[in-house]
Amino acid sequence: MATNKADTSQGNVFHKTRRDHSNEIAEDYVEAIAQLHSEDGACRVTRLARRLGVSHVTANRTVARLVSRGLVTTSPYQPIELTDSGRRLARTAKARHEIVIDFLISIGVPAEIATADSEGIEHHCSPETLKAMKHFSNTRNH
Amino acid sequence: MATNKADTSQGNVFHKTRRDHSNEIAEDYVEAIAQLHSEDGACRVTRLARRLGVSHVTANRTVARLVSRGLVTTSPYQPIELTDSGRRLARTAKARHEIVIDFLISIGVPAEIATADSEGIEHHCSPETLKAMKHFSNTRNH
DNA sequence: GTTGACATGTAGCCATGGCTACATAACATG
DNA sequence: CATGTTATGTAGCCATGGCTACATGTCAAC
Repeated sequence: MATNKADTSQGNVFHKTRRDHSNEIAEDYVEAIAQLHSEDGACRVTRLARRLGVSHVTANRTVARLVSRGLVTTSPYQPIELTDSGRRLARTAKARHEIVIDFLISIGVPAEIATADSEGIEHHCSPETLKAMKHFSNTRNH
Repeated sequence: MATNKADTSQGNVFHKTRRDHSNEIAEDYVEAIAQLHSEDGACRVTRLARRLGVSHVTANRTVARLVSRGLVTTSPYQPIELTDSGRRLARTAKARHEIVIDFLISIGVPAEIATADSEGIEHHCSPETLKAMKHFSNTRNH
């Protein structure tokens, strides 16, 4: 198993990028679910699909995977509910998301673009990077 | 077709994240290929696979896709060559990559972590964000 | 209580990115 | 030049994230 030791020499860039792609998706989903919950009081699949820009089928199937990961619960024709664990994940994803947006804005990226870019960036920030970002926005924004 | 208009209202985050995942991979590959070329004078599949932390099979198949995108050329048992277009892509990817690393370092992220995070982040930075980063590192680093 | 609109679910397709296992080519080196 | 190691290639599997098309459930409003 795992003959996949990555090249550890100098140029060893890449491969963290590819790992955990599905976690990113999971985070996007729970974050969106939490959002819709607070906006609408409940999260319906169709609404979620629209929010995420995917078909309801995709949303449905992905949600099923979230169920098997213990992040949400569903029952047929009922709204999607977050589990405690899902709620926790949503909270941290949201927090991270906000740190990134605020940070980008504070270095001069237009708000709309900051919002867009943050989506992609947020999943790839280590705690250290987030810390640096937070610190920077704080000292800058006052 | 394309009933996939994403929710355009306030909360419309996500979905750019998911788009173009394969372009990220393509960029990682051409960047690595260019790297190996300048390190070793040629890029062999096995070396590439090790560098990217994937099996040689995966590397091989992905390279085949790059061929069909006109980014590289191959012939059996021969080193992988970049096309002009591939070289161009590698150059811009590398430039972007460096901007991000320098930037992260300049906001106080430890170099090693900056290198790791930059891999993931670089693919999600709009030109505006890159500009802001470049500007920031420049004014800061002197 | 039908009916029609909208929400949800199911079947089944595709491409991508990953893998193992096996087969073959290339190349040193004895 | 035989032989073994390493590099490549091929076959075929899996999971994920996308889709369309179709089927069914829900529910309001007539």
